[in-house]
Amino acid sequence: MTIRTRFAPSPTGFLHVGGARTALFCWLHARANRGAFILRIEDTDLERSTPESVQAILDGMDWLGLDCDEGPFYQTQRFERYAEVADRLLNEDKAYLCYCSRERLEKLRKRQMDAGIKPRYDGKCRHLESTPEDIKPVVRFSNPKIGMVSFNDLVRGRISISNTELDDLVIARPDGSPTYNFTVVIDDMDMQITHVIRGDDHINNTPRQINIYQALGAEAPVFAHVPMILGSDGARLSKRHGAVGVMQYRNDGYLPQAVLNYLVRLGWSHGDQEVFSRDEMVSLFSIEDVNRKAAAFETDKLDWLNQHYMKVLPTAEVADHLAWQFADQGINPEAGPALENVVSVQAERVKTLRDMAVQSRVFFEDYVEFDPASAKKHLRLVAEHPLESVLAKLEALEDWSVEPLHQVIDDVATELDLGMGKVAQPLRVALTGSGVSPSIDKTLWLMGKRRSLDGIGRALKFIQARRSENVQG
RNA sequence: GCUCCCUUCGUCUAGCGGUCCAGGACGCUGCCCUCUCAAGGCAGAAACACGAGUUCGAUUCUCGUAGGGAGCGCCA
Repeated sequence: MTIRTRFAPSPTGFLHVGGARTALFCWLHARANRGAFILRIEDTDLERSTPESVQAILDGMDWLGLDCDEGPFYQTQRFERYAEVADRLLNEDKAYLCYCSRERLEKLRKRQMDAGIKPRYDGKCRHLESTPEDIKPVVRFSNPKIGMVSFNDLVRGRISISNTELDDLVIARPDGSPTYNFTVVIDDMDMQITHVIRGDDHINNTPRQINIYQALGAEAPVFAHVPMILGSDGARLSKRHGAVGVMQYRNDGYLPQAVLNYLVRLGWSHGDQEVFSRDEMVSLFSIEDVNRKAAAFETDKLDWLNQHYMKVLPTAEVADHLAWQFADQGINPEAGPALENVVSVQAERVKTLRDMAVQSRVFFEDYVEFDPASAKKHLRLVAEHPLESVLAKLEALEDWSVEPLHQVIDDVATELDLGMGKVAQPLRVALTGSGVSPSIDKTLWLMGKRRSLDGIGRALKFIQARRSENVQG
C-alpha cells in the first residue's frame, strides 16, 4: 500500500513555524516512502476562516518548497458528504439526536468539576422516549461505554485510554454543520490517508476518532504525534514570540533552506549530523526517529544555519533571494556591483540577507556623511599623503579586480613605510564613510572605480578642511 | 479537579544495560590569525530532575515523587 500523508491546517492565520514543521514532517514521510502528500484546508469554522489565511498558508508552503501531490481540498466543499455519513450513523443507531440545552450542559459540567471528576456528557438523550418539537437537536456519536482504546503511536509508542474517559461527542450542530473530530475522520478515511502526522495536542482526540473509524467500519490510519515547539522562554510558541509566521522569516532575510534545516533538526536527528540538504532529509528521514520532547525555538542556531547556507549555496541562488531584500530596502541593484559579487564578499560577514542588503547599500548609493567618530579617528593629517598616493595609483589602474587592488594598497604601505592599517583604515572611511567594511581590497572592488575615487576625493577635502581649522585655531 | 503526554549541557540533540568520570552542534569564554568587522583555526566551561526498585552492572528497564505540557467545546 502506498503511503499517504496529509497536512490539514485551519486557515485562521498565517503558517506558523509549528505548523510548518508538522507539514515538513508529513511531506518528508511521504517523500521518504515514495508516497503522496495531500493538503487539506480545514475551514469548517466559518467565523474564523479567511481566504487571506488560505493564501498565506499556500504562500508559506510554496516558499519552503513543500509541494503537495493532491489538493488543496476544502472541507467546506464536502458538507454533503459529512451529512450523509452522519445520517448513516443515525440510521445504524451509532449516533443519536440530542436536545440538551447549553445551559444544562454548563450545569452538568460544573457539577462534575465540583465533584472532582472529568466533565463529560451524561448520555441523557441517548435513549429518549419522546422528542421535543421546538428544539433543533445536535447529533451525538454513541461512544462505546466499556473497553479500552489503544493505538501504537509512531513517536510515542503505545497509548491507551479507557472508554469511560470518553463521552458522546457532538458530530453535527443544529444547523447540520459538522464538527472537527467528525470531519477529520471522514476526510482521512475518504482520502485514504495511511499516516496521520500532527501536533501532540491531538493525542487526546485520537481515541475518540478511532472509535468513529470503528463505527464506520473503517480501519484507522497509523498515528504519529509530534511534539510542540516552544518559544525561547519555554512557553508554547505564540504570537507574542514575534516572527512565528513563516513568511516573516523570508522578510527578515532567512533562506528557506536554513529554515527547513533548522526545523527538521528541531525534534528529529540523524546521529551528529547538523546540515541536511533537501535530498538528504528525504533519504534519511524516519518518523520514528522524531523526539518525544517539546523543543524550544532558538534563533541563534537558525542564524548560524542561515549564514552557513549563504556561504555554501551557489552565489547566483543566494543573489536571487538578496534581490528581494534589495527591493524591500529600496536599493537599486542596478546602481552597483553584481549581486553575486556582493554575496561572495558579504556572506561570511552577516547572519541574514536583510543585514547583507543593509550593509551593502554603500556599494550602490553614495554615503551621506562620514561617521563622526571614524572620521575623527582616521581622517587625520597623517592620512593625507597615503590617500593621495592611493588615489594616484588607483586612477592609473586599469584592471579593477581584487588582486591588483590589493597590490596597490600593499605598494603604498611599503613605499611609505607604513603598516597596512595606516593605509587601509583611512581609505575605508574614505570609501564607505565608516570604520567597518569588508577587507579593503574587496571593498574597493565592490565599490567600483568611480565611487572609490570620489570617496577618496571627499576624504581629502575633509582633511584639508580640518587643516585650515587647525591653522585658524 | 480528572485523563493523557513529556523530563541528558543555557538551547537543539547523540545515547537504544557495560564502549559514558556522557559525544556533537549553536551560543558563551580564552588564545591564534588579522587593514576594521566578520569568517576561520585551536582550547575551555557547561547536562543524565529526584527517590526507590530490577540487574553482577543503570543515562538506558519498572514504579513512585517533583516539575512542565496538552485535552476535558455545538474551535480546529
